Amino acid sequence: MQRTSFKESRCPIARSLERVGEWWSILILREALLGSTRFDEFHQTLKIAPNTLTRRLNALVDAGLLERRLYQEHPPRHAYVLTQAGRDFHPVLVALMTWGNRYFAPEGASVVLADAVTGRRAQPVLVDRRSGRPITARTFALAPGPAADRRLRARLGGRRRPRPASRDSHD
Amino acid sequence: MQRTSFKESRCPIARSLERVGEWWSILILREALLGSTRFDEFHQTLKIAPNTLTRRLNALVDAGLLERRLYQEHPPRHAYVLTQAGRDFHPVLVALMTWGNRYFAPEGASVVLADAVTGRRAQPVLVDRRSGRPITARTFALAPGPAADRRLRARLGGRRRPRPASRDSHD
DNA sequence: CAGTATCCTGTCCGATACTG
DNA sequence: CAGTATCGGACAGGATACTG
Repeated sequence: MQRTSFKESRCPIARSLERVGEWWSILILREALLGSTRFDEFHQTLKIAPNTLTRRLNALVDAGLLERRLYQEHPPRHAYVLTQAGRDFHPVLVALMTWGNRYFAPEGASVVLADAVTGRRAQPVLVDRRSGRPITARTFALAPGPAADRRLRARLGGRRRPRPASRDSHD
Repeated sequence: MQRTSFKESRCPIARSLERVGEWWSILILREALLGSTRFDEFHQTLKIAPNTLTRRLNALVDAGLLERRLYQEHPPRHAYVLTQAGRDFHPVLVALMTWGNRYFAPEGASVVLADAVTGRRAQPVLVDRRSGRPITARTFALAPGPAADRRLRARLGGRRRPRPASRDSHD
């Protein structure tokens, strides 16, 4: 996208994409969540070109997902540590991973999520915190929020329902 | 990315990105989940250039997320309907939306998720289906799966732990 | 209405070389 | 080790015009 028509979009999904819409951004976030903080760690594990890494790192800092922290003065050197917003990107990554494992890993999963204590493999599912009910396209629908404008309200209000799925999505 | 170095990546996240790594792909999927099936519906609601729409639609069909269904013979016209894989992209979209609403919507959320029956606003959280415990970067760690190769196994096995977060991510 | 055909621009990214 | 500088290629996406 020419990154103009979508800037300042009101859609929260588009807004997220404004920050992490590039491949490297997401992969860098993945590494950061795995514990990487140094330029060189990202460079090595991702095999990313250094100039590209600089650019993506700067973008992530600007977007407020990474924080540059000086750990040495001469010459100035920084570590890149996740902010709260960056850490909270975790569920998105897990959802993406789960989906990828399910549909695009014919030989089986190469990375999974395991209980840090028991080591048992997790099965991530999205549920409503309050009711505990699984969130599917059928049981929970998109609706206008407090900040929705008239146009959006109209679209989401009088909209066609998602066609009945034979079986709906979960986890 | 030049879309070459990542092709055939073994990382499930990278693999997902190979299919939906472009903005429009994700936004089209969002529309499809909202019920759109026709070229013109996507065209209008997304305000996307027609040639671009064609390209993205084809890519999504090739990736197995959308299915072209002929609904008229002369001239040939198709509807684009979600496959199971496409429908299962829903949790990713919800995670992305939740994250965007939380951090990038200063004026409040414009789109939220609501219980289809009661209309009550949902709070999506990722939990382990079996134990019901919330999935955070601390409680559940990435681990090598059955199809992991030696390199990956080494990385995930003897890896540094995520630095202790003051408060961890959830929902 | 549902696209296809052309042309063009922006920019993401890679390769490589260089520096304190 | 942690970057910066420069150059070039690929392609996503925009604008617009055209067709059955």
